[in-house]
Amino acid sequence: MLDATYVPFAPTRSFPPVRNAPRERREVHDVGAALRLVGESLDFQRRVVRTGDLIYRAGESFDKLYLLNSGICKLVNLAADGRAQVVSLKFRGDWMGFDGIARNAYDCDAIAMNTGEVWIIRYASILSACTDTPALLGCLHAAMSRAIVGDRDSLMSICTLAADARVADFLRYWAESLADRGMRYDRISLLMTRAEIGNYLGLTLETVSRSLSKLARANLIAFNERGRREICIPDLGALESFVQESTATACVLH
Amino acid sequence: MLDATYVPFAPTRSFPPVRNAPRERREVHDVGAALRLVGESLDFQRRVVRTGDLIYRAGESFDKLYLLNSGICKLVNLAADGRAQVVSLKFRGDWMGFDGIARNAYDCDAIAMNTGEVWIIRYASILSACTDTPALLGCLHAAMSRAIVGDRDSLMSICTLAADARVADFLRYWAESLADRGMRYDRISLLMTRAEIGNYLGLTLETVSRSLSKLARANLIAFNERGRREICIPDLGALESFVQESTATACVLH
DNA sequence: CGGGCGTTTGAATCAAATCAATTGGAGTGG
DNA sequence: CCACTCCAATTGATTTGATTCAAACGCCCG
Repeated sequence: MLDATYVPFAPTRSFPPVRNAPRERREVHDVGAALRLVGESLDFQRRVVRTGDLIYRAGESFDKLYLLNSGICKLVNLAADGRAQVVSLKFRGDWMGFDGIARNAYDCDAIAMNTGEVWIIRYASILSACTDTPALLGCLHAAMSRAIVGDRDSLMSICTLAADARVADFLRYWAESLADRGMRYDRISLLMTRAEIGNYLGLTLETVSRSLSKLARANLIAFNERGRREICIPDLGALESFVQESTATACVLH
Repeated sequence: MLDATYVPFAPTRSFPPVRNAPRERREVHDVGAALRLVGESLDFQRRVVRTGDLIYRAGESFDKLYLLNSGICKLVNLAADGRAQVVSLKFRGDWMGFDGIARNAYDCDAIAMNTGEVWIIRYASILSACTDTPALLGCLHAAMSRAIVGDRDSLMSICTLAADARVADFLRYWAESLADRGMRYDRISLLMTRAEIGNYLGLTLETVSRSLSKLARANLIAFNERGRREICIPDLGALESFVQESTATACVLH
């Protein structure tokens, strides 16, 4: 892990030492409004998906975008040698398929982790609708921008956090994603095996399991009766500050 | 490091075992054509930047995008506690500032690593020009899409590769970025300290140094006379296959 | 010429991976 | 209903790869 006092990045020219104050990271983005806008101004097809359903596949030729109306999906990148990695998680209001635009073919698999509904929208029809409804273009660009920022944030977590904090940050992210959409987040169902979580976080399944146990021992989370896939987060703020602190000092759980 | 035989991701429903064949990962994107299109259809301001110059800063209010006409830039993400991380590298033809669209404020710093020229384009004027020139919108979306795919690829490298391979993959990426733009790539100048490279790759500076030494010992790279910031890549293919192999078997350098 | 920084290299330490054994549910079939 | 299998998850022991600590070198620049 990179130590907190270790700030290797040294710009050739120096800037004022106190940069921007802790930025407000929470989304101020109204998911419902965006879905309403799309619903009113676009033609699309609805598809109900269930756990494990493939929404699109890497390599398939691109011509549609997918807007998740409910449920949770994962994007899985496949390397040439067959290794798979979960690279992104998508919640209600998130778009999928942007990765296909550049090369005219999707770059990863999109898989439902849940029962849910995706809206299937032809890219061409979005573009033409945007000329009439400029707000739609704004909505689309904002979604792409959020995808970029989100990917960078996970990169940053993975590069700078120790295992325990990484797992904690993953739970925080999941809970906040639910909270942003007005869903209850104190009691969440992970929908992923330890192996998948580890894969997403760059850890082994054993390390994920150990970290979860440690977090539970520290009362930052609690396991539900029946099934250790469901966890309770009694105090999201405490989880957040654990992540924050572990960037500053070594982890002192147990 | 995750072992290659370790494929933890297990979809609930199974798909055909042999997925897409090794996808063609090289860009098929004509940087020159895109720059020409923008140059002809948009008003913009040119700015010559030098090493260390700040192009935009996290938190600044968003209203411009930046198109890099020459030189190399880095995007640096700043956490609340002051830790900085290089999250992305930008080459000729790449856009910067997409991260600002969602929240109306940039999310990271953009800093020149080189003498170069950026084109400064008001976002509003891009949008209005897109109605007249649809190709421009396609170009913009393709650029955002490439940013998303690129970020995911680096996430994947960092999560699945051991230190030596990560450094090798970084050099491969740099060289290919130059090659895609028609620049010579057998002899590249890194423009970053070991500390910065490590920061970007989630490694310490010592580990980066050791990995570079190992790669040199294996003749996959060579240091130039005068200065260890300049390296030669005698055979880019060999470097690529080293990265490939190291995903499959343990690294057996020296 | 001397100071400061970036780099290299070695030795010791540590965190996470690996190896291994066990538990606990979910589902199946006798 | 219980025995059985199968797979996810937990936990412990050990190994290993990367970090940390430390020292020395080389280069640029004043």
